[in-house]
Amino acid sequence: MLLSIQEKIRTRIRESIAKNFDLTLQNLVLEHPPKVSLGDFAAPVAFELAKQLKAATGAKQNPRQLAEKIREDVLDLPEVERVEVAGAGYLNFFLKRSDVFLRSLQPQTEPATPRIGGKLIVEHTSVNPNKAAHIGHLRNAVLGDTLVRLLRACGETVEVQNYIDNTGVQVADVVVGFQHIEKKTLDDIKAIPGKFDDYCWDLYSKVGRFYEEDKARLELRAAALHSIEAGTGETAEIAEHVAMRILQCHLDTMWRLGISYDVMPRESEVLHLHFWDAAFERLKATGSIVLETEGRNKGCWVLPAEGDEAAAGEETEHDADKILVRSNGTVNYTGKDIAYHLWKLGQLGMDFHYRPFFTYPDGHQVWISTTETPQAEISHEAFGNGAAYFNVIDVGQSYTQDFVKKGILAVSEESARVRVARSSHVNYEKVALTPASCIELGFELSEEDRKRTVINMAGRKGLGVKVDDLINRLEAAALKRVAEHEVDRAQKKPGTELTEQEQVIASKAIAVGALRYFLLKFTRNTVIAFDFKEALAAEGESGVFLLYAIRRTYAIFEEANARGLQTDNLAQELADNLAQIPDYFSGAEGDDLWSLVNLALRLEEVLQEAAEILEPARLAKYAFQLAQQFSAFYNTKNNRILQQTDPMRQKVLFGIVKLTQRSLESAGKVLGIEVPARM
RNA sequence: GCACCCAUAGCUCAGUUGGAUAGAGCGUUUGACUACGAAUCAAAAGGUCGGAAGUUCGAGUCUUCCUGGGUGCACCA
Repeated sequence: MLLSIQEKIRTRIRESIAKNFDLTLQNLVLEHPPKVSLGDFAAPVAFELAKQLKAATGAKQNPRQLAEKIREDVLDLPEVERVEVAGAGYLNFFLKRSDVFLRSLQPQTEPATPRIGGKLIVEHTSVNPNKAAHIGHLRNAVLGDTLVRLLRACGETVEVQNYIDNTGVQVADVVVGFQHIEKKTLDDIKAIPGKFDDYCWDLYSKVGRFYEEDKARLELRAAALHSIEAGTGETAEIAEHVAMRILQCHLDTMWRLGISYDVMPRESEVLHLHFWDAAFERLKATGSIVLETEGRNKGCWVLPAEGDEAAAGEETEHDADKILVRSNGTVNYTGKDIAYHLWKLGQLGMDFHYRPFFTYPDGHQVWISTTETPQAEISHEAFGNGAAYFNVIDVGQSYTQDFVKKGILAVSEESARVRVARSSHVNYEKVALTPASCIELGFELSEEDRKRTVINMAGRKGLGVKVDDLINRLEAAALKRVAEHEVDRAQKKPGTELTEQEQVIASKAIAVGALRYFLLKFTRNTVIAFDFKEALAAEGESGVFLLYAIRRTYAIFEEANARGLQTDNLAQELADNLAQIPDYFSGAEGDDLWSLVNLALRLEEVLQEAAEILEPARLAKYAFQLAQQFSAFYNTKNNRILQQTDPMRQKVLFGIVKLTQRSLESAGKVLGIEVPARM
């Protein structure tokens, strides 16, 4: 609702400037003043206008006078109470608080209108299916999943893809471990009980040492890789079993955090369904790639780097061109990724076959690619052919991703270029470990490492924090706290305490909230130095605080209900007494109340902004700020709702809590944070 | 060598297309529980925004240079 008011104000200002000064301003900034006592919106437009006028006429202008002039044209907006010129020339808008408050209390029905439109494809997680997922993988998944929720909250249609590299080196290494270290057959492997991803986590680090002891053993990897790519023989069968079983482990782990997928294209199908061959022909036909006839890349097909002509012929340590096809004729990762992305944007003219892979507890089904044509028609939605893609991949891949985008752009039809243009690589920094965390994990650190502030995780060494382990620890900590609380509850309000099973469910929600918020509060380009103490913290800027605030809004209505107070018809009751409401929003106390309402109503704006810059942290910070402001409200003596003596003021306060609750809950939902039954 | 990212309070981080007095959390100090549950709140101390120059009415934010960290640049994926 604030958004539409802002739009009206902008339009009025533009009209005024056009009328009075015959100018159009590109960017019309409308910001929130530091305090509500300075207004709800501030336009620093007069400063910019003065600059433009000076440039046009040469005459120096006083911003305050210009602001006064514009002010006269924006006074009569229905939602605006008054407009003031402040400071050196700010135009400050004050809303009609009680009107806006009442209108906001009405149930919101209109869905958000998508800004991009069409089907957007978000790819995230894409973990190598060869060992348990660690906290770094989780940052990817949580960022991606939150982005999906964010775009959907903004009215977009989103398809979630999880790309499975089931034919790569990482899977091959684990297969080598099974076959050559443990001497296991496929049946032996199938019989391994317990958590298979944990088993492979340990095995994978053994393989790393196995190669180090004797470099000649690397040939075992090459041989395994070859069989896996060909897709025949026991080695390939083991690889298939390992990859799909680990994939299921990953899906289970991610589901614990509310993360799910729609479709999982596999690298094996990109190869066997000849996606690359089609892409290759297109790249050659458009002259986008060249076959090197001499130099270090002799015999390779390369995608030339930009502005490379000057350096052509010079042999440097690093060649800027990107190889897509090796001199032995095989395609590498970048090439396969170009083919995959052409499919994503509906530019390949081919499709995978699909089979259902897994049905989530909520009934949602995730599909996986397959080479075989299904015997019977299995109906599923059409996958791929998106209007844009967003790839959540760590920043280390920026260089390759640039080439992928360049490749697709080169062969896309003119009409499809806009799809490529608005697509992007959503990059983020890694999760590293603090030296203290490494020690806690039982790893010996060298002198050098001890001095570093962060230490990179290393799957090959088995150095990392496994997601399931971390969730388990968080759940245990939360359960302990909840159980203590319920003992207290049983004494104070007998008969209302949670059962043991309910306590477990509540703890799970708390753990998920804590973990997701921890990963989302950092902006994407910040390296997270993972620290157990910080991640397990249930105080301060944490998901627990956020949940606690929402829980408090619930408690207020529950208690009101228990005392027989009606709160279901607030909007109508307040509307009937409209004349009295302005009193409650005036004065210093009224400013405080209004600033909470004002902040709660900004959710819509924050959602849009976060989606625009693809930055979930923006929303996380907002949610925390709102929770914090609500807590301050809650702890103010005069605001103790159930003790109010003035029934109208009580209704106003209930309304404020309702609005805050609505925004906090919505923000929480987008962040993937569910409210537990009790804390 | 080339490219990209980062540098803000003791620590970990925000800082809205350049805007009003640079904000949080943790830590430190001092207070507040006799039921809208303190996983909380109130308050204090703590900053030449890495350095220098520039653009601007206005710079933590933009430009250039410098210093100090991190990452990428494989016929790996």
